[in-house]
Amino acid sequence: MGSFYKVTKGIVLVFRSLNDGARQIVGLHSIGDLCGYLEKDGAYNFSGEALTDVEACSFNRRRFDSFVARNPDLASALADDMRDKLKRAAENMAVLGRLKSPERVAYFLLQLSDVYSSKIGLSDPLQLHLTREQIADHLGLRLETVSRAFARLKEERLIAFVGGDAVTILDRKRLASFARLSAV
Amino acid sequence: MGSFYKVTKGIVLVFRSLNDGARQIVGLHSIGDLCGYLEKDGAYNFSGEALTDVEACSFNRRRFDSFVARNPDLASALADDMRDKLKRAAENMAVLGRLKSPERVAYFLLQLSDVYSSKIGLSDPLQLHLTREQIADHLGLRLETVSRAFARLKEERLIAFVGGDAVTILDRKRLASFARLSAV
DNA sequence: CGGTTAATTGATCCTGTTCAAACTAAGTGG
DNA sequence: CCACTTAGTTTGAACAGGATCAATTAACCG
Repeated sequence: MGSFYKVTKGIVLVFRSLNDGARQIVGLHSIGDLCGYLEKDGAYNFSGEALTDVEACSFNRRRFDSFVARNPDLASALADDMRDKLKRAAENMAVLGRLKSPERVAYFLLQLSDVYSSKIGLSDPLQLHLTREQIADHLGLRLETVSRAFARLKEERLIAFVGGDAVTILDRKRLASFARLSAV
Repeated sequence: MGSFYKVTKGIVLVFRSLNDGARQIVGLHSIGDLCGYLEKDGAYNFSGEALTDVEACSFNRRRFDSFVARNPDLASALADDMRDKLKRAAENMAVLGRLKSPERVAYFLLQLSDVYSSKIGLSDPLQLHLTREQIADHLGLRLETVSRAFARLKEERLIAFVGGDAVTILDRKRLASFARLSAV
């Protein structure tokens, strides 16, 4: 708890476990994202798992906080980042609470391509890096359902598979309207 | 967008609407909580609805931000608050993604009683203030399902109804383990 | 007391889960 | 180079939990 980390390379999957072992994936953290910064009460609230090779930079919390205190610009940048995270979190709530399985997967793909293109650059053949099970844990579904949802999106000509682990979004616009949430 | 608000009395329900009118309630804001502070890109991301009579205090965003910049203590208090909100948001994701209807309602009641006791003081007969539909929008369910879940919790002797709109938690501990999430 | 809104209860339907089997792709070792 | 594994994915069939539609009851208010 003395430190937190800033991802400098790769993708980290952040999740929360329930008592019985089921888990809910809470977010994908990539280059520039902080892991473990949002912790409180002396314990990490979430767990992380590297999806790809990951490099990260460790910060001493106390020293960082006091540095932030002396640098208002940094403080406001951090606040912006949190705003963004909170917005995403709320969006995800709507996804989990209101969307049907193919809509959730559509949303997930758009979100992932968004993360990739902003953090890593380019993403036409969109590399998933996640197994069906991890996607399922993210979307509050089972892996079989995710698989069927992919089949459905493919059948609708919204996406196409590229090799084993990658996907191309054929019609971004239609995919977005398929996932009934305006944003992304 | 020039201002945001701090609730000084009552309870505000914060939600996000989908394109088709369905809505996902994202949180309950009560005394001390800020509404509209976490906005970005020149537009409010969420809508609010007063559950009770509400009084709030309006702040000019720009002036407030510059005040925060000069008061590191305030900045860190705000950061703490956001941390907490983000934690709750992630928790809610797990609720929406993994819990069955009676578990969700159990969680909701614990969370509500938590908000009340910390913000308003006392909550034995826990006043709901929300209709079944609002609760349903919060938990990603339909009102009929919420009603049945309440019946179930009552039948299990975990809660009891008090008059029209209030509930007593009979066995807090058992209710918490019923909602399979450790926290609250 | 009638009239309105919210809550409950019931029956049916649909979506996603569960369990199980088959299939694929990528190793690994003979 | 080919059988044999192994992890992940797809597909199928039966089942369960919520959604949906509809009818009834309860609570509130003028």
